[in-house]
Amino acid sequence: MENQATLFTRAVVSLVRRIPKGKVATYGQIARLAGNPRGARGVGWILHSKGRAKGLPWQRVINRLGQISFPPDTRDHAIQRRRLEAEGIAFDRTGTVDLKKFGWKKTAKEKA
DNA sequence: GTTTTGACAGTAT
DNA sequence: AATACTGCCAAAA
Repeated sequence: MENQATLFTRAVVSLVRRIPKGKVATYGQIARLAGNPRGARGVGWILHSKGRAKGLPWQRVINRLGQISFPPDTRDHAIQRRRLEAEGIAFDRTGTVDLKKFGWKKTAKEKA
């Protein structure tokens, strides 16, 4: 059987890929659905490392604060913000997204 | 093979 | 209520 760790990565990728347009999910949300409530970090690096290479919508995944983690000076940050805005995500003056409105809600109840 | 880093979250003080 | 420390997973050096 495959290593669970690999499954975790795959689970994260699958979940991120299932995030509907106009919605954003937090690392904790994904991590929990992936089966690792404490693996929020794991979600982050996967999206940046593998996710980017896989062409995943890592842009829809942000931290629990509703903000993009890396500094606004980074190019990826600008790209992500631009993409989210293009999908209908509203950013606050400080670059914060209202998770209460755009927070992905696992609509189909797809239990992990 | 071991050590350090990394796009966070949760709990404790 | 706010701040700090710890915990977790996986990958790269």
